[in-house]
Amino acid sequence: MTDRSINKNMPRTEEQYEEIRESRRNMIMETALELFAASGYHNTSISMIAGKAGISKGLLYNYFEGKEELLNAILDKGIQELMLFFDPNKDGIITEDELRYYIDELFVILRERREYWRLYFAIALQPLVFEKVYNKAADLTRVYLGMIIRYFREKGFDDPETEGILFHMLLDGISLNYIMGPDEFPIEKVKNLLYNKYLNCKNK
Amino acid sequence: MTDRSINKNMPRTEEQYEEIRESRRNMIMETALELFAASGYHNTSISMIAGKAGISKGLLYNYFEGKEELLNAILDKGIQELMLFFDPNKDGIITEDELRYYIDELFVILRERREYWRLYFAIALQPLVFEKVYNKAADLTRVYLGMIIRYFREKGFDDPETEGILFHMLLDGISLNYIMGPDEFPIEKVKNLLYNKYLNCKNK
Amino acid sequence: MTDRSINKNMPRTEEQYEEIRESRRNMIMETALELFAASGYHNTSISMIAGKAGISKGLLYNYFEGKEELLNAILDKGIQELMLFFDPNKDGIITEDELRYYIDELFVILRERREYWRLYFAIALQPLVFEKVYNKAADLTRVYLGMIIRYFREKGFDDPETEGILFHMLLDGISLNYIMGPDEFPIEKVKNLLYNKYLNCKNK
Amino acid sequence: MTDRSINKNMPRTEEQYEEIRESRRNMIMETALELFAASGYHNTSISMIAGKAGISKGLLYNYFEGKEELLNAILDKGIQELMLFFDPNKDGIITEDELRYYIDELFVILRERREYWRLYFAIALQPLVFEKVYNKAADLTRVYLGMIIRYFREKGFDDPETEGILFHMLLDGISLNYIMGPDEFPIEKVKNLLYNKYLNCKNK
DNA sequence: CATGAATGAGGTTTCATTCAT
DNA sequence: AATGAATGAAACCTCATTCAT
Repeated sequence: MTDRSINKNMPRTEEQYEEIRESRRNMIMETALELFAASGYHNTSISMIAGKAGISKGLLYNYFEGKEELLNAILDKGIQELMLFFDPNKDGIITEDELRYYIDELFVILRERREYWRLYFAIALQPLVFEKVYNKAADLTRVYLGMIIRYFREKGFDDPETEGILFHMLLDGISLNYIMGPDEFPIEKVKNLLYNKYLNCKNK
Repeated sequence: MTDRSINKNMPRTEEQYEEIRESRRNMIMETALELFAASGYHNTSISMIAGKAGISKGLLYNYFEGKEELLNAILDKGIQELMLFFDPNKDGIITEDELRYYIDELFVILRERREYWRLYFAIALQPLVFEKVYNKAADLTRVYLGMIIRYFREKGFDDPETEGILFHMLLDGISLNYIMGPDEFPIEKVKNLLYNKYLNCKNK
Repeated sequence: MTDRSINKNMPRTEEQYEEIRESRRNMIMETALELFAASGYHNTSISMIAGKAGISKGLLYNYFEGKEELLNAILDKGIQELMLFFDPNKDGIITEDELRYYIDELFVILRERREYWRLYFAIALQPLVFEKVYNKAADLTRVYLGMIIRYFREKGFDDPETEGILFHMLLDGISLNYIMGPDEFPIEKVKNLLYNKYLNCKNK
Repeated sequence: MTDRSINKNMPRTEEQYEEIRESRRNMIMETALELFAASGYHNTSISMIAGKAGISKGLLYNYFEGKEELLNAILDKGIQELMLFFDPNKDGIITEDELRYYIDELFVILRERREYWRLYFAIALQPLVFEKVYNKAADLTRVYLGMIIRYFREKGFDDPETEGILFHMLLDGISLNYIMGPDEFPIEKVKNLLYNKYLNCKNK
């Protein structure tokens, strides 16, 4: 920046390189996610990704060790973004307001990252390969399920554990249908019914 | 079989040939399903399938036009089996008993054909390629959803349509978790909670 | 560039630059030799060399035109070092003492530059590519062989030419085994046997 | 052959397939050996091998798991051929006649399989990679060295162990020079000197 | 002088599919 | 009906080298 701005023949600074790398990396990941989601992981070739990203195949390998690592990076990033959203105050307790907020945000996330989540489901169902990422999500699920069960217990539900599991599965099913289903998904109606069933409720 | 023991060159009847073809076809499909479910569609080669089925690659192409047709046949068959099970008397109406039976049978099916359904979900989430099969399943879903909604309407639920959709999604979520999840899935508890929520209910 | 001469940027003298270049060049060559010897020429990438040498890939190309030239430089340097050692007084005659000295030094060289010689042998056996270097070594061999033969002739051996060739080949074989072989090579015993066979001898 | 000659639409018999595979495999190995020896292992691509062999790249992988396995197969075969030649009567003892025979045969082998042995030396000097084959050769060397030492001991040499090692190294050196060197190698002279030094000898 | 992002040609490998037998 | 050798297109990946900065 200082001396370097005077002499153009200096190499880039570390920060400049870091910046280039970071933005390129993100660009590649976004491009790959679009293609993975549009055509599936196995049907998307490195050539396609590089082509759509406007870079050479070789460069892609400068940023990711291989196709699988690229996918892992994409999935990790999605999980991390999701983690930021859960239980923001990190007290491990979910209140009624927080649950409403959570339900609202779930639909926001699903809408905004629909492609990501379609990919995630598709990958998660591929056997054998992506246990690492799957385990990460499983960790997240466990924590979140614990909080949900606690919520149901304090709300006085008869069998808070099963109820929590059922609630969790319901959200899975909603997510799945929202992601795969037609565009005329009745978001508002579903949301209201969730409110009625699990919020403001004087017990079950 | 018997005739053949007398004169080796006794030609098989048309039906015998047809029978042999049919059973061999099924055998190939079962073998392929196992491998697809164990390793994923793209990671399973025709060689592997033929090898495990004990036949040559060439012969496999005598039974299926290609890998994709083989997959389609597997998925079609699964859907057809499922169709046989839904609303057996074809009156389009579901009673409380039938719903209980349906819930019970759902778990039986999931358990017995777990691999098939994992494959089905994984494939269904692969974009672009398998719209045909997906549409078939969608037809099934529509019919079944109509019956569910009618059931909820007659049970006096406030918003039977949304309730039906939610119920459908819940079953999807349960199926998904049952298929993917650990073996200690609390089947009985979930079943009971479903009974309590949707059967014997004095309205919502 | 010139402005830099005013303050702390006092330019280095030509000689200083040359010195820096020379030492850096040597450093790169040593680094490359280690890696070539450890992993083979083809399995060692420019990236690896630059990385281990602590410089950028680009800079390496400032010192060497390419990978092959780098290798040639390494081999040339080794040959040159070797030339310095042979027949230091350049009288073309080898005495008994000089031969003893030569045998001793051979083992010293092999020990100290074992990696270089392993590389050299490996490269020399790669056909087609490195004839230039091979020819250089061949020159050296010819001169040295002439001196050996003369030595054997003066010692009164029956067939000094063949005996010289055999002696040369024996040293090749010893070198090869020393370089490739296990660490428990019986240096002293071999040396003594060489002494007995070719020194102090009352003819054959 | 029998019934099959009548009906042309029968698949080949197992023996026919085995025959095809065996000859193809050998043909590929010979082709690859020529190219490896002519251009070096790393400079020879699968494409080149397949092209020269007149087959598709894919077929080559039907016969060898990869380039390295192809090389291993070539080296193994060479070692095996060599093993057949050593100590044919397997009594573990080498007589004077056998040693003469051995020296003679060594040159025959070197002449006939010169390319193979050049490749073998080049490979053996490649670090890290081909230890398996190298170890096989080491086994062979150990056995053979033991027999040589025993021979020298019975001939009354002073230090039969070192003498044996030296003899072994001499043969290595001769082989190396014969393989790499010019075509005017003085085979007969070298052979005679070997005879004089190590055969018919009344002690050292 | 110095950097490392970027290229692109070329390498190895896979596998659905065909076909002579 | 049955075989498996053979194909070839396309995949993934590597890396020597260039070049804007």
